[in-house]
Amino acid sequence: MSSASKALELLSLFSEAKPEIGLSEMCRLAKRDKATTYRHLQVLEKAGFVEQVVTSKNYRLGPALLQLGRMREATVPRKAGAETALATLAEKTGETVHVTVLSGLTLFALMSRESPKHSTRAVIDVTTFPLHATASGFCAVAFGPDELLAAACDNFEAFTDLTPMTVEALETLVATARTTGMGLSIGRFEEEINSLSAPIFDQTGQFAGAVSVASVASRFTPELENIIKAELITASREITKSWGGVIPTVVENAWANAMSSH
Amino acid sequence: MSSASKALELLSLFSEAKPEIGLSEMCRLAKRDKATTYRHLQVLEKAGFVEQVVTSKNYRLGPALLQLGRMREATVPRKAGAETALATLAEKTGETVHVTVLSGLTLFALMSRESPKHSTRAVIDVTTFPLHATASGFCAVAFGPDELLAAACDNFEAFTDLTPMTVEALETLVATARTTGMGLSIGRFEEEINSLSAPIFDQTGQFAGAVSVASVASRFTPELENIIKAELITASREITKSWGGVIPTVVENAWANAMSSH
DNA sequence: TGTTCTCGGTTCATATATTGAACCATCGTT
DNA sequence: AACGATGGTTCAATATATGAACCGAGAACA
Repeated sequence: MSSASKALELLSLFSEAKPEIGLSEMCRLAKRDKATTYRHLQVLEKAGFVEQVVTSKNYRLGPALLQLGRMREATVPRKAGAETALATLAEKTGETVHVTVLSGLTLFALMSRESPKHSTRAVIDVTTFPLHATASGFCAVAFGPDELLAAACDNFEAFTDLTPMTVEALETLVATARTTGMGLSIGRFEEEINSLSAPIFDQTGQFAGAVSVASVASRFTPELENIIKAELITASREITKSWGGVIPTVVENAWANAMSSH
Repeated sequence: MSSASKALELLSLFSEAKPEIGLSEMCRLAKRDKATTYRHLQVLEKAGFVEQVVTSKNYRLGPALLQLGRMREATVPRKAGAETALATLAEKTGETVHVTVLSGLTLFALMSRESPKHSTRAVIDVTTFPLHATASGFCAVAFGPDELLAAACDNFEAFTDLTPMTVEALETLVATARTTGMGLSIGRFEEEINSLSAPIFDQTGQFAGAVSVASVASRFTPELENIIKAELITASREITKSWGGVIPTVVENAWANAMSSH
């Protein structure tokens, strides 16, 4: 392992719970020599990646990270971060896939991709996704800010016979999303279209959007469903990483339970 | 120089103007061997500090920076505390404004804001500010730890004809900063750009950074200078307060003298 | 008071990881 | 088909990283 990697690894020892670390403790955490760790910290400090608190001699993350983080945000649009993940998702599932982003109380379409595998396929031609009728929407209400439930109930438009029309019906679907870590819509927005959706999180730690697969009902076998679920998890992990977020442990656990039961 | 430093240096080659850099170009910019540069990029990529655009093979800043940047701000919430003050400063002066933070012996850019009032304006695209050539730097040497003078003298790079090139020249500018409570740079870092800068202090009572206004020389009338000075004092007070610090009485007195003489 | 922790930081001989010239494969131009 | 870019790889030479031992300072303790 290169020494540069070892130096950079030290940065991942910091967390919200442990924002300051002393030299000795860092040696223990990194399981490395004191002299080596010290030199690595010197390098990181010179680059502004860590700084030493004058009073306690402890180290904490440095100001250069703020600068670089802002630049990443300014130069790499979210769309770019979702592109490859979405491509492989479409490839692996053979279905139409899309990514939505939450802005305020609205779920917007960010991008979509149709798999050329089947001649009959779902077509995404909406720009905003109703919170009460789509898999993405269930995800948003399940993992997003609390206000979204009320926002979803503000407009119970009936898209199909299966569109939930009451708070209770919606809450059941949202509860399922919470326990499985995924939104599931069985013909609730369009007849004969089933969708599965996994949440995406960004650097604020909040729900930021969802990645979804839409399949025609006749193809939606348990086998395909399992493939989609597995690929959705991969895609969500990848996009979340690119957006600077972390999958909350509750979601990770929900996924683990949902996947192990098959 | 350690190899880790060399790897980290590559990150500072990215800018808003140049968000994507290919391998060969990066070698040229960093003046380093291709093999070495390649390996450094591999290390940075593995750590998520850069990522490679699949299509163009170019490299750009990676998602790990978002997480680390957020964590730094969560730990040391400087940016949030400076935001409103900086906005009103830009508004009131109509010029480009920025805040720098001192970390170790280096002055880092924390954030900047361009006023849309004028079409010609200063643009902040540096990540670290030279101590010997900028208004912020004069403030740092004047009000920061004593080691900064030596650090400033370590690298007398000449940015313009007016950049101070001797300890004596620098000390004169620093002395002025001490008596007025503000750093002043008249074309010392960029031709035709004048800057004024006021120090910021944090909860340890130490110099923590500076808030600055950069104006194009042709607009820099005595009237504007007075407006800038007054607004800088307000901004410095506000940010210092937000960072948990107090303006030292020597600085308060210097400000009082400087302002009353007009 | 002296003993004994632990802490941050430093030293130097040893050994290991870094380096870069030369190389390859691929692409778009001429 | 020859050229000049590009990104990526190899391997001997050597510059660089390493860690056991060490230092001085401060805190806890008896």
